[in-house]
Amino acid sequence: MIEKQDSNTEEKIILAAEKVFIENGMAGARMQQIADEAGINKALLHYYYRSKEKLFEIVFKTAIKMLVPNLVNAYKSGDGDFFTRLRKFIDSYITIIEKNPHIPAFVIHEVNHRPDQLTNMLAELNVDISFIINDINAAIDAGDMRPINPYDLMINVISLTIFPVVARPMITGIIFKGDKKGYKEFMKHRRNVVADFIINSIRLEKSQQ
Amino acid sequence: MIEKQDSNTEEKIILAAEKVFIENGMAGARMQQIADEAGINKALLHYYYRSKEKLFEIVFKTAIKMLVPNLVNAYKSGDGDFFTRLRKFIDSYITIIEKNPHIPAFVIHEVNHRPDQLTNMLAELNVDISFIINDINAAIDAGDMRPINPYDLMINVISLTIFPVVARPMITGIIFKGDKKGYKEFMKHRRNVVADFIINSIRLEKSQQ
DNA sequence: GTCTATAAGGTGATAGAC
DNA sequence: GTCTATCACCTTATAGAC
Repeated sequence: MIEKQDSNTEEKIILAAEKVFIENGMAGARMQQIADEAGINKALLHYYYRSKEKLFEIVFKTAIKMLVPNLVNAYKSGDGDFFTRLRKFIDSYITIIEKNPHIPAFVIHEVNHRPDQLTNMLAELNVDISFIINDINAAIDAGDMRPINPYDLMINVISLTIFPVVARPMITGIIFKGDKKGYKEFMKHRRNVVADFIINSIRLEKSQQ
Repeated sequence: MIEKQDSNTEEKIILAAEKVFIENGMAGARMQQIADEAGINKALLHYYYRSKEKLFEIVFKTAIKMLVPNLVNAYKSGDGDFFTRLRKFIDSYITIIEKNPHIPAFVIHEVNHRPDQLTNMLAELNVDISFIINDINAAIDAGDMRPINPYDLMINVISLTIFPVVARPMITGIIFKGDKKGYKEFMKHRRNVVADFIINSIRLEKSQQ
């Protein structure tokens, strides 16, 4: 159960499915392409996972788990004062997103397409963000941060972190006129820029660093 | 050329195509569905627009034009000092995005799927953002704003504006546990929250309002 | 478990009547 | 211009040999 055979067929299929689904979405993905990617026959996909729909569900859940629990864990793992932890979180989460840059767009697209089905799946994950909310409220109560709705702060942080990665081709096209290197250079500096931008907005001067 | 007959077939097709493509993406859209939506026959789609691909291109360009020039115009139309105009811009742009909430996700999905083809299309639009960049630099030079890379500020504003709309079902599912009303209430307050968040981050105290 | 062959239904596109 | 009928191809899924 714990050991992983690398040329295990089930595993190969899942890896191939992740690649193909995340690149093309459910509607654009082809079972043949997944089979080719896995180096096996199309019939084997159905032997192991019965239908395209079942395979998609597995990939979708994996994608969600890469986004959400990582977010919570990246936050919880930090130590130091609130702003130190926030800065650490932003850095960790940008790293995670940049390693899997297509996952947010994939999830957004699928979940917009069948919101009722997938929104329920998300709700059932029952992600516990109370730790983050309480932490924000504590920093406000301690007078370190100006009052702000914790949900707003959370969503601002996530927006500033994920959106520029999701919108990479648009930013490259519109702002950098197609220059991919320009975008890349730009993103290198974002980690600190995002953290500074947020902290400048919310920190109260009481205990200047 | 200027007059518009409302039950003009060409127009009906385009409106139907916009709805179907933006909802389902290129790969998920069906010509039959577009025909049904337009209340006409499938063959007529090909009579007027030859292929699915041609129809998609038209819809995609319309979508881009709804996002980008609106952004520039919303910015240019404001008056008053920099922060007044910024606040006005954020309000206008959120209004535009909320009226067409599926367009950003549609564009992001398609452009991620065939980045080379569509990134070039974006670059060819040759959107002129120099006005915005210069305006930001002027505010920094005047000492009203702390120094920040104008591109960073632009992308931060756009991220905070668009992302929460694009990620509506995710936010509803994960943060509001499926409660759609919770999301809606939340978004009502975002306009001022976003503007305050940004302005708190960048404004220098020199000329307190 | 893995393959080939094929079924069953869908999809974009066209031909041709009106 | 608009329709029905149909083609040619593609896609998921299964049957059955090995």
